Amino acid sequence: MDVPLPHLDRPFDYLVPEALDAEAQPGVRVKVRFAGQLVDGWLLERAESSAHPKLAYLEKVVSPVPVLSPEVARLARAVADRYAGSLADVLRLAVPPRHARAEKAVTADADAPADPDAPADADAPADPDAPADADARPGGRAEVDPRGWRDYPAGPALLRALTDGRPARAVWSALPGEDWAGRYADAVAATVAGGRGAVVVVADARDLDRLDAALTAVLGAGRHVRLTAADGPARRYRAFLAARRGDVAVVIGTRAAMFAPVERLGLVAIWDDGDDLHAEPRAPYPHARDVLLTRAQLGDAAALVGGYARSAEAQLLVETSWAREVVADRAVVRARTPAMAPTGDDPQLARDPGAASARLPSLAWTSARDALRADLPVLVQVPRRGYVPSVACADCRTPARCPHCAGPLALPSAQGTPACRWCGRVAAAYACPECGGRRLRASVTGARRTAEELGRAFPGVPVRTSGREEVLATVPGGAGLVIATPGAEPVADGGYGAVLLLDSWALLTRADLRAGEEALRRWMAAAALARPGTASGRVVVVADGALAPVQALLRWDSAWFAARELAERRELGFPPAVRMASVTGVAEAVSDLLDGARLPDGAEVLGPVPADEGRERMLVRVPRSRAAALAEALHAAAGQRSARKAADPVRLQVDPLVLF
DNA sequence: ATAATAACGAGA
DNA sequence: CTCGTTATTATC
Repeated sequence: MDVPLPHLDRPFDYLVPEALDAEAQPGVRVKVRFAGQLVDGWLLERAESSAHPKLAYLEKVVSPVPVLSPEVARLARAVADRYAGSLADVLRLAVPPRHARAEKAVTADADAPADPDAPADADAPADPDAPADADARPGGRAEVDPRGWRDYPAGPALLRALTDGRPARAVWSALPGEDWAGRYADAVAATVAGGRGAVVVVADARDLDRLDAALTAVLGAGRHVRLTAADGPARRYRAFLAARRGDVAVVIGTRAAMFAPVERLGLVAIWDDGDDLHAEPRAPYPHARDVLLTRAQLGDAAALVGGYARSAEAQLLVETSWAREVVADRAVVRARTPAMAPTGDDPQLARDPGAASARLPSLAWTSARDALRADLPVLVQVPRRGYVPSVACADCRTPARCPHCAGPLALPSAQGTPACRWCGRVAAAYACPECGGRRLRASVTGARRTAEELGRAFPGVPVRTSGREEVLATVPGGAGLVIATPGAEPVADGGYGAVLLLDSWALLTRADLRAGEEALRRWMAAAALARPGTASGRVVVVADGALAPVQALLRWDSAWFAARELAERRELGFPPAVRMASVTGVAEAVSDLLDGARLPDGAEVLGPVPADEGRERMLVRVPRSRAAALAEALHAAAGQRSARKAADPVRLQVDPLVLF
């Protein structure tokens, strides 16, 4: 039943009229009369009998296409249970809205007997060079080139397992400069060679384009579809149908693809699982990593969780032996890692006048200058506005620094006393060293401003920016400056001669449990684009080299950092070491729900903390062993409330991304 | 939303 | 104890 009310989150029985008998197959959309009105629903299964005494008839079969596959139906139920949500909510995410025209096109395509193997995506050009279909069909024996994975001792074995159809589970730490899309294409090809299908999820459109190109290169055109909300309803539905009908065995996409129906699923993969775009913002807020891993577990499929940086969640998979790590030997890591150096934020000390005018630390400035002289591009990563801003003199705009350690000052509130973000000392009687001003204002130098300043510091060098408004996918290999916000760094032809990570404290000091992990993830993503090896690329991070995330970057060892991070979360009792759920709403509603919930033994209730719009938020924490019981209890309590039509809505989130 | 069902209270 | 009215609850 396509109603989100938690107390109606169960199947209902209906009679099937004679006329609909043929079309009424499991997985089709239907309309039924429910409580006097017509509602949408899903036909989950046909049964001979019902315990219910008086049944109504099915009103209508919306479309005879069984869009909900049994595998996805089972997955959706499991995801709803994990996230204390309703099946209907998950199915809304799992099956894209019907697009009648697209459905007609795909169905007609298939009914044309002349060309039954035509790719369903009519926009994909026919490729005469594509490998013969027989090569990669079920039972085919296409050879997969394992050479791309040879830098990782466990890599070739992983590919063999995929081809043999064994449910291998891997947490992969990519080397700097790695062509991750190529490696994912290898893994998909290995799976397809074994006669099974794959689902790959990436965070954004740029990563998707890259993976798309890599897959086309390895598999040929028309062997996979992309499934992403950004492609529009018609294309999305067409891709969905192509997968559902088994026209293609491989689906790639953004998180919209995590539920993609694939026959004989052999591999689920996610790239850069730490990116918060993988978290679905609609109820019940499932995370692509979790959905895919649940899928692997339920369907005996292999799982690949990869990134330059490792998330605490991925570390947990390794430490619980759910997955094996696929990493390069330290010697290989050392050989591939570009030269990295931390530097203090000391523009005043720079002797070069150019560095001072660009407000760059001298090491950053000389690294950029050297790369440009060698006719190589330079990447400058600057945090986006909106992060906890820095503080500058309100009169002359000189950044306010701690008189003791030169760390950045921050204002805890508009009227508060400035304090150092590094050493924590309060700078009560702050006076600007430049002009003596005593008033401070919050500021982060944005990408545009940085671009202007760098352009002046390096006259005659082309400057490009990549950020929110316009994201560049690639830049040419010659001398040039590229200013990018985190996540928008273009790939440079041949790699960058220098990568400068500026204003790093803005990333590190975010009031977020994951600040360190997130900073490392973004730095590694940028550093990975430098020319590999100590001889060519140079990465300069403007941060205290003693900080753990900086150490992890310098050594290219995010596994070490993730283990540390996970140990700390165990100590503090934070996810993923424990299961946490948040209950958000107006105060009475939150306490009403929690009062009615039969929480499992050992559940800890924390809060309340104020949330936006006058609502408040409570957190419930249980050991991971009680996770299922917690979700069930909260869902049941929400059901009681909706059954008695409680007015104020309450939002349930299991493992919410943002905890504070 | 609406129909069934339970609960309740007044009058026989 | 029955009938008529009102609150409650399930909704095939």
